[in-house]
Amino acid sequence: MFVHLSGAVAARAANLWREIEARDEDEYDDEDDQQDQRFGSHVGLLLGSTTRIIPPPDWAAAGMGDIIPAMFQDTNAILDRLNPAQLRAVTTVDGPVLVLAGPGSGKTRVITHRIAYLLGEKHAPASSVLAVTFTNKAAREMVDRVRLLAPYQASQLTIGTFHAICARILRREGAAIGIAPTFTIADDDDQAAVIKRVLKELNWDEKRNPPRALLSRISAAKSVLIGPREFATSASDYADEQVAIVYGRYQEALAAADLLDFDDLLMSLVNLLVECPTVLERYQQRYVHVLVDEFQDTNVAQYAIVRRLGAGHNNTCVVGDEDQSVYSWRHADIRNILNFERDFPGTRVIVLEQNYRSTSTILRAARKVIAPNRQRKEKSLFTENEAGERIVVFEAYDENEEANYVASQIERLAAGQGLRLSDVAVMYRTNSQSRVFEKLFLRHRLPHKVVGMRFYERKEIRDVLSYLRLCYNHNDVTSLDRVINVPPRQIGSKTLADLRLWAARMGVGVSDAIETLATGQQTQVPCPISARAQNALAEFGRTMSVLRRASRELVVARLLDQVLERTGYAEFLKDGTEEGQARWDNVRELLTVAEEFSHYDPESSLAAFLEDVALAGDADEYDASAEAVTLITLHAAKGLEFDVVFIAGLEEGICPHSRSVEDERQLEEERRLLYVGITRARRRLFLTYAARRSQFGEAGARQPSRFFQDLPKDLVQGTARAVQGRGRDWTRPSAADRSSPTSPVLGGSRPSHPAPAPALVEPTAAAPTVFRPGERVSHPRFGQGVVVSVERRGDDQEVTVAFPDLPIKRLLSSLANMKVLA
DNA sequence: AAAGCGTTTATTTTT
DNA sequence: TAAACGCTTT
Repeated sequence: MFVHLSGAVAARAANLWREIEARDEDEYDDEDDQQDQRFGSHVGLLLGSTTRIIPPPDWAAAGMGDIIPAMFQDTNAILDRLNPAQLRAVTTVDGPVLVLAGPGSGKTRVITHRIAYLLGEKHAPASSVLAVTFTNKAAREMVDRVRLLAPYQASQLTIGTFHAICARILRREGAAIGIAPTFTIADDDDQAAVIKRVLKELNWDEKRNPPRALLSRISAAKSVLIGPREFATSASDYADEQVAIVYGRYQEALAAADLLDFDDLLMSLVNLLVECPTVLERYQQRYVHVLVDEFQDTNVAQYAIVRRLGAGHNNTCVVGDEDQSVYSWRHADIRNILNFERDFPGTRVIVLEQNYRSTSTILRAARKVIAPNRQRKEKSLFTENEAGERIVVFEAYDENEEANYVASQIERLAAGQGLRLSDVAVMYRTNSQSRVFEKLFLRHRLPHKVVGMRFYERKEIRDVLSYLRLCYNHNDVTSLDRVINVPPRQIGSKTLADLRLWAARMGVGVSDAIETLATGQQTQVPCPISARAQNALAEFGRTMSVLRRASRELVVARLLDQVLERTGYAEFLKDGTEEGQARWDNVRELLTVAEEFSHYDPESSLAAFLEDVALAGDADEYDASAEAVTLITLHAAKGLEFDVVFIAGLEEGICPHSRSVEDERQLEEERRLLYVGITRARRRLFLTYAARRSQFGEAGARQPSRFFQDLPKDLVQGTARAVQGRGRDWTRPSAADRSSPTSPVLGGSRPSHPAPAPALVEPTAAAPTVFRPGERVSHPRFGQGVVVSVERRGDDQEVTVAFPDLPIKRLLSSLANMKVLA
């Protein structure tokens, strides 16, 4: 997520910083600070970037209250413009509360206003509030918005992701249960590397014991707080016994390397709270008010944390929507929502049912799509918004035509000028679908950005970070393995094997063994490594020891310089190829991240940097300000909203995904995924699918998604057969589908190539607001204007409007959201 | 030790 | 298609 600091957030932070620096620091007297002393050391914002941009105690000293206009501190502003349900959710602060928040119902608003209410009206010390989110982005947004409402105290809040909060507490208190304070966090790749090492040691075949499958079993166990020992005792069949063996070894390997994986962060915190009552008590006392966002996505371990921390004062408020639970494959457990009322006696349940986001057409469609799910609480979502346009369903000949159609539609809508590209998103089930959109958007010269190419998963970034991790935690053998021969240093697998053997014989870590070689110490155990390889290792060891020393003296950015220089990595990357250049550019970007990190808080440690980077997600990447179409998976789109949404690839096997069609529960999740996608749209929704699609290089016929059956026809426009057939079972191919692509249902012969997409021909009666020349209108962005002329565009209107001091605008009635003024 | 070549496999991925 | 992996050759 750190990258994202380089965007708008960074700019804003930099401004605040400058303003703060410009002020005197003599008004220091704050009571929050005293509060904090009382509660022991400061946790602060666990937000990574924001935390360190503004060191907590300085906020008050800096007189931030003067910077923010006084009106925001008014309690009225906090409770103003909330509907009755929202108001109850904000002001019910004694006792447990379960908020069921439908899409677009003002959930974030409720949470931020609740916090502001606690601080401003109930005079709760900020340090007594704990707010947990799932993404850094959500946490950051929360801080930003609370800051507007309660500028003084915002910095004293504990707001962060589950994992960030756990990591922070464990780093400080973990020693009590044997966790080194210098632990580093193992990501997916590290996990795989450790498992593979374990398999190798056991002499097990990777083919018969796929590391991914093993990891998934282990992760599932950790998610429900089953440790390796317990797993072994309860293993009931042979497969489980196998897993148990690997699980045990895996944990040992992690522990030896002072590594915690993501699941460990959660499970270890629970262990800590269970085994150390004094620690538990301290945190329970501190956190009087606990809030949890996206509660439907919590797993058992996270729920245990919430239960325990919240047990002190019993003011736990959770917000969620089981219809938007799309991470069960990551062990999120919807039952947490159901169990909440049971586990927190006296829970008040508040349902937010009014949708402020979408047209009633879109909301109706969404309700119909989600309705067949059995695992849900019945809700009655409603909206006072207008009906808006019908939903467009489009059948493309293949994935190229699909992307071409989407591009053309976006161009058409953008030409109407009411629509900015940043208000458009194209969503799909799998990341691989993005490729064809990128290709065609490039051809159309349509600006776009793909959310999800994970910056921190790139080889070069991981390599460089591994060097940093190795500086901080020299037991981190995963990182050592990664970089010991990158760039090539003549250290191959044989040398490494000998090195491990030798280290084991001496009873020391691999890094220590290298150190021994580097300093030329004599050893009791003879070294089985060739002189040449010994030299190579010694050289590497000396480099690392220099860097390790540097890591204690330099800020992260300067340390990075040293790493790139002294390891030869910079030179290694700059090999003259285009790819090398691209990789180097990525490293430069990481350097920029580090620069910002060091600049905003020179005191911040390498540990903090590594933690931020390890816990950084990449939905964070999403930058709403760029003038470009967003390409994004349905999963990553959760929590976002756009004026216009295209959901592509709605075919059997893709959505629902082929791996999900066997299982009823998984099918329900696919349905929720589509529901999430639909409810992202504010004004217009396009659903597309392809009759043929190439996947894995193989072309094949496709059937429209079964979910089309649940889409009421009167909400849809378009000729696509998915919405023409009556009660047809799409899961079974019809005679027509099996025939050639020129079958009549497809509307006669279709060119196989970039066909001009059939426009939205159906003139329908459902017209949006009708404008007439001479009328005075108001536009949300341009203000008041006068209609010059009007032209029909299918069932839409292109309205030419003159606004004072602005060039004449041509706007599409359906998009511009203009109102006629009396 | 490193480069080259055929084989295999293919969701989603808040952290 | 493409990337990741393991085996073979240089």
